[in-house]
Amino acid sequence: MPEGHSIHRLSLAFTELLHGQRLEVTSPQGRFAAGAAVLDGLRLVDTDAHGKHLFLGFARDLAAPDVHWLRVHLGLYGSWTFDGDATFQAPHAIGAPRRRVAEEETAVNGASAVPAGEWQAPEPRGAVRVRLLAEHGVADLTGPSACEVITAEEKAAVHARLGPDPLRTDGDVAQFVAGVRRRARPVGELLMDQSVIAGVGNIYRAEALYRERIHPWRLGKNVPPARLRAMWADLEELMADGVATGRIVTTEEEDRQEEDDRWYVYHRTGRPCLRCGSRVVEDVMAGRRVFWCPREQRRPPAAS
DNA sequence: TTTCCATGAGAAT
DNA sequence: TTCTCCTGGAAAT
Repeated sequence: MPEGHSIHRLSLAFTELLHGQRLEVTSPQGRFAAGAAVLDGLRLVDTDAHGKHLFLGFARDLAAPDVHWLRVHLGLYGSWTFDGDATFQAPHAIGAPRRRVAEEETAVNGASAVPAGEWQAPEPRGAVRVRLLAEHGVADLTGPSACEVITAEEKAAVHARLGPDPLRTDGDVAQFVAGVRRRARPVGELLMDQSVIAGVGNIYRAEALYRERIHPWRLGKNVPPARLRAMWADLEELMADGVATGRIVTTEEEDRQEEDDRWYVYHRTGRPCLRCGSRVVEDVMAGRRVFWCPREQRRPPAAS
């Protein structure tokens, strides 16, 4: 469920909390026992994020040439949960939007008041695929759709098949525009294609289309390049805000009628559009629900 | 207690 | 296009 902003936020969190530290790597659940054995006792020497993929680099020391990369994709349900002593300042949990946990990211975790030296790692909660244990804290991973140890070459191959990421400094808007314009597929479908644009998920998809007034079924090749460039710039801002806050908020303040009006159309079927009052509608596109305002986002003429 | 559903994506048909 | 996998909270029974 987490979209790209959560992954970049995680990347930052791992850097801040664990960079350079030697980690005890285990798989309490057992399903990652072999991979954990490879990483156990190494140091976290690098972190990276591209789209919804998180990469944690492990090596003997910071200068070691051979880095083992842990690639994690949270899929629909994965999440990381942190715990630690007073020196281990981390969001309580990041990942899947458990209503209480990830979305609000309650500032301080329960153990953060524990003085350094008195903290002990809690028992793993649920099916923990990987536990990264350091002196002052722990990170537990549950429910990932991908969790594997790969080489630098294999990591490069992952980057190669992913499209530009609005949150990365190497994100290339021209590549995004070309990727959409090249295809005779609905633009709403292309926004979910990680080879076209990496990191966008169902919420950012629906909201970006709304904010740019584009009907989800409009064909990519028929969306003017200027509109796509504007959408990219919009996503850069929206997603950066998501990284900073840990929440997806796409509504402008003047459009919020209630405190929790975070989105314009996502999961608002049947409710009035915050700008025009029309009822928001939904349909299924490539197996995922897609939402839009039938007035703000006009269905294009046939075959466009 | 069971079923449903979710901010995903790869494989199978 | 449909199936499948991973988890856990909410909704339905």
